[in-house]
Amino acid sequence: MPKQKQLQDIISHCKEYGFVFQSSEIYDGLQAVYDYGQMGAELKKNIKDYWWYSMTRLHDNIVGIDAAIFMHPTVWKASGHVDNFNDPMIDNKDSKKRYRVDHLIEAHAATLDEAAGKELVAKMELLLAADDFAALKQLIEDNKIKCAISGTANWTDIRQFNLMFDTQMGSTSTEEDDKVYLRPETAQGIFVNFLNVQKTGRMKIPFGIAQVGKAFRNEIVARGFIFRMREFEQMEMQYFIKPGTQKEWYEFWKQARTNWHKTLGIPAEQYHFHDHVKLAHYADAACDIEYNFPDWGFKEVEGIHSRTDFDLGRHQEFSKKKLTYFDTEENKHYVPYVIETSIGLDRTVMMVLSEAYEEQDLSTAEKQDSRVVLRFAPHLAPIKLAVFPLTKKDGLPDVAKELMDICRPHFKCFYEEKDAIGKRYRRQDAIGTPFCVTIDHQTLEDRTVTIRHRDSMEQERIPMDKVKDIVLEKIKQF
RNA sequence: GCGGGAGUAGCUCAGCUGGUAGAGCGACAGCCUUCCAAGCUGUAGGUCGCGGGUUCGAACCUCGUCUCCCGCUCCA
Repeated sequence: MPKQKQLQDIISHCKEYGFVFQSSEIYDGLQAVYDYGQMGAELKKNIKDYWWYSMTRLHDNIVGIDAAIFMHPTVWKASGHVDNFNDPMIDNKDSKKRYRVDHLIEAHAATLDEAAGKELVAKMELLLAADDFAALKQLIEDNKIKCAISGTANWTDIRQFNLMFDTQMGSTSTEEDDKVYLRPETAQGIFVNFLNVQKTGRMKIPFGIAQVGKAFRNEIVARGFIFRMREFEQMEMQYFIKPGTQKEWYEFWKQARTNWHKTLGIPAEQYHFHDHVKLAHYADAACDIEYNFPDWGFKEVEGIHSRTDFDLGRHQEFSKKKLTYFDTEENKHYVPYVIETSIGLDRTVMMVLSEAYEEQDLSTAEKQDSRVVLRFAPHLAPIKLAVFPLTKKDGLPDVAKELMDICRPHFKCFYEEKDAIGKRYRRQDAIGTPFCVTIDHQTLEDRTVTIRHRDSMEQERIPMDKVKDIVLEKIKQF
């Protein structure tokens, strides 16, 4: 019987076997920043490649791009990130409730008579424009504005939370105008290149643009291992469609993404769909694909959004460049609608790790025994094949190395001759290697080897010449 | 951000009323050669998260700080 999974055990395992380390650990780490180790990097890359090929190879009408992390500052005005994430906030210390300062003051102004209310709002707007937070707090205190929940006026200082990291472009510059942001999402890199790709790729609607890349969010509270990091990687695909067809395409991608998730080797009951009732400003439909994480329950891994023409429309407005498509069937120009699929790569890594992790009790009447095994889908496993000579004598290592030479160019292999064979198997279980091949004395006679399967722990004897093709067949993605 | 818990070897942890660190597993080298871990011999690895204070003396008391986990909050 597998033991109940605990997040803490999985995190320890990730550290112990080189999947995930805390960033800058020797300096006490950096909050909510993590590094992938030798195993984690392979796992992550396998997931990334699998997504990329699922999008760009299996769909003739989806192409991939790789946009820069830095973008023109106006991009973030057009996207709404600057306006929506720069509001000064204030917390009530008693109720712990956080308010947007402008909302708090406006709500209070509404309770005053008209002239006084207008005067208060006017004062507030002057101070907001000047970013004078101390005076704003004074204004709140002078007006004896209270928290609706606690009824007290016990406020923290006003703070400005900015989701976006910024830096200066140009080494000597300190001008506000030269501020550039580290992108908080990858989607905008696709939208601003919409026309470039459509024209140069001669793309016809409907078509998609896929991208994998880093994004950065200066979260106020970032926690939860690699689930919510300040620097993270997204895999996004924006699908450009004819206005009016968004319902069908939304359903299509919902289904397509669900099917993709099933091929990760995760059972359907571990997933939930969560349809958004309250929609973001750009969306006319949205849902999350949620995975049942240990300890946490269902949490979002992927979002599918029907974004209408909001993004292209805004970029058209801000850039004053036409971002329309000429539809030869309809014989007219229009701004395409967009269906977005956006999946967190790090969250997917965590999901795959969580699902794969299993502590098994293998005890028999005679002896206690257990193992930790990562039951990765073979195409995602960091190492596909381990090759073991049963002993390091009698020329067995030479034959094993011969097999290594045959397999090495095709998939990631691992060779080991140290320790008892059982111990070597268990070490591979712990990093999720699906196949182990052992060269024994019979191999010297008839060129057969045993292949041992990770999940069943069963072995079969096969010709050594077939190992490569058997493993290739099992790790085939499509 | 608030509240709670925690940080000692790669991992899990012990360490009494303060007397300058231990175990198990793991790792490494060798023996054994055996198809499912814990057999034998040996080795390495810790200024006890970091910094200050109290003390003759701090892993232990105290203050600060960093990091992680849980709950709330937040979450395009």
